[in-house]
Amino acid sequence: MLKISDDFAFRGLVHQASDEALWTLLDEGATAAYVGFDPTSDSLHVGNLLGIVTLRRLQEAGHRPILLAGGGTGLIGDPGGKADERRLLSAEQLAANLEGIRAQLGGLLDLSPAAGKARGLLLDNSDWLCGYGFIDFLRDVGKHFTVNQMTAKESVKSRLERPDQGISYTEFSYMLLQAYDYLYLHDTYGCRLQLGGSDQWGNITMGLDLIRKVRGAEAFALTYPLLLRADGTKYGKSESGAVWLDAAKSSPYEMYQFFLRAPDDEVGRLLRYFTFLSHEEIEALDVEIAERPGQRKAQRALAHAVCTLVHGAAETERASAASSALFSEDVAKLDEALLLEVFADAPSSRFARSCLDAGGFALVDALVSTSLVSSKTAARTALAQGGVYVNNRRRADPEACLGRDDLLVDRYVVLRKGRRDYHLLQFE
RNA sequence: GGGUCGGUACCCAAGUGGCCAACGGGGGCAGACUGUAAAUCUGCUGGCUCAGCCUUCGAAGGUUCGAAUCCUUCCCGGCCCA
Repeated sequence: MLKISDDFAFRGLVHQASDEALWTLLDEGATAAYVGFDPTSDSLHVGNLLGIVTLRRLQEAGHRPILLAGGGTGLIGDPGGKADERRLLSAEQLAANLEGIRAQLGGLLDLSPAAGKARGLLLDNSDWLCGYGFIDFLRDVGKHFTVNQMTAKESVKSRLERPDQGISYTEFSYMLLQAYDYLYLHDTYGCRLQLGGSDQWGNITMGLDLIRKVRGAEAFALTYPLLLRADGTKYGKSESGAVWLDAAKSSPYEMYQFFLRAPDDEVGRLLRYFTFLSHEEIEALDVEIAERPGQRKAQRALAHAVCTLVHGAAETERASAASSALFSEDVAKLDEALLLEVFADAPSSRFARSCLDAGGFALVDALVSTSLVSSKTAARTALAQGGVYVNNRRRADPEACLGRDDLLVDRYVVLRKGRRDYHLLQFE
């Protein structure tokens, strides 16, 4: 049986680990491990996926995975994050978000009682943070940390050094709350490992310190490399925003496409992080990408694996079929059944047939109402630059209109902006 | 509380009475080249009833023929002092 330590090493999941003894615990013992996230929406997104998939690896080895929603800390804001002030989530909103997340988490981690000790949990730290008195908290937790060590943390230091901004006391306190979370989970669930992106290292080690000081017990920290995009923002955002795990927010097709477009020099890393393919399979794909990059077998395997994990095999097949039809076949030649099949997962919308009468449906308006572009000005720009295609044929006239002549099988129009954004218009 | 410096478009950052919808860089979008990749090159990047018009330079007022630029008050941040 593959040891966790070897598997994690192979997958490059280890950025920093607090102590070598962690590996003995993971390889031979059983513990609980947790990852925190912000419950700001009723769905998780690709950015949350790495932590969850990593938890699943642990669960498969018999450990208990805990996903911790920062319902309490989310009101505070991690100083390492961006500048915008976080808004307060209402209790109802938070509850609704957690419900949505719990539903989708079921497919990723085993949350059923049948899993026994390794049963996955979804918890919310507002349960224990919101009722905690300020004075009590200062005595119980604040007492154990010096401002000196707190200001030495990278997340705080960078804010302190910025000439144009400071850090509020509230945000400064964030790390104490996170440290307390860890202590609470340690006491309540015997949790001895906190996982996170490498930017969480400082926060996680605060928890270790607290547990050692207060309980005299040893707990561990493990960070994985932070996935970043070219612009330095966190991974998991497509041009149109986050790629959600909820099929209603991001279709399986979108997710499939997102991973299919992984750059060559990243795809190996992503396969290791996100899939459960064997080491041999992954190494074979490394060879493929090195020798026949144009085939993009690794990207296909990645998209297929992640999409299946999140949406299941059937949806993945549709997404994959839609992708190949859209990008390799002549859309105008597809019959109705295939056309609908292809667009089942791709964005589409309906319009009244009468839109096409009297001069037709201005392309500019069509682009805006399908959200392919954000404004008429942007639509005109796209048109003028040759970035708009009707049924895969370029239309460069800013005044162009859709008419009955453009209909495929008498009711559809495939509108495309740029290389890869498609939208199906249905007229009835 | 006092002094001082600052708040410009997605981000960074010029501009300090008209030539400013606002230099430059990043990011983003489109095009060419490709493999729905990367790199590179080119164009675009407030909105609209688009050769013109409208709304933007922390907020609200004011001065002026005319303000992002000057004045007043307020809000927010840095630094120094109490």
